[in-house]
Amino acid sequence: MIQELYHLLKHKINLDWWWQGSEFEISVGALLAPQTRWSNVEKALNNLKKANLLSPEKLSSIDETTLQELIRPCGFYRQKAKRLQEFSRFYTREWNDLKFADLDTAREKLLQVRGVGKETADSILLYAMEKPKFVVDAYTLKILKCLGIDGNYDTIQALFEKNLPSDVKLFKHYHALIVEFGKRYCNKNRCNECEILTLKN
DNA sequence: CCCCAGGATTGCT
DNA sequence: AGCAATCATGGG
Repeated sequence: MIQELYHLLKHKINLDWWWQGSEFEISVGALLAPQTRWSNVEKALNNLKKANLLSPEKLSSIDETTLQELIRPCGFYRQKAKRLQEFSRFYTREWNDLKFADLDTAREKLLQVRGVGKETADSILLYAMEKPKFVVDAYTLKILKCLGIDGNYDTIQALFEKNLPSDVKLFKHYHALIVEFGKRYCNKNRCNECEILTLKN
């Protein structure tokens, strides 16, 4: 079922983009992304790039109000400014050790940073650190619910990881496909395409 | 004008 | 343990 969904989406969706940049840049994107459109995250990232501030050293030392203004277009800019600075200090302190730590330890460390919840932590693990952790998001839960499988973040994540080979590239591609599919076809109120998915099984 | 986006935290029950 | 309120800008 999990495998079949992958091949179904792979046929239906073609991706033109997905998370690129340095490890730090990808992490910053993950911290800015919650509950905001990616186009707005890009505006914030571009502001930081143009100001030449997209490094852990500069972000941790920059004035908080200045940082707020730069990332304003992505929303929640007050909390996100604080989170970026705390994460930047965390990054300088622990990133290198984290890359050699085992996956569960690295995840625990990331979750201790304020503003880093499960999805953000797993996004950083998978896309920035290239560790085999499957990222679950709202669309994942919604699509599986349409297919008759109800669950929360942890149970659904376990389901994917149990039914897939532990392959970073596959995890990245699958999650990206889910998000692209969700953006197009899953809304709060209606979910027309999920009927098509069920028919195929 | 209304709804919501690639969530996380806090506080209440 | 699960639920609601809160955060805030920009797009459809």
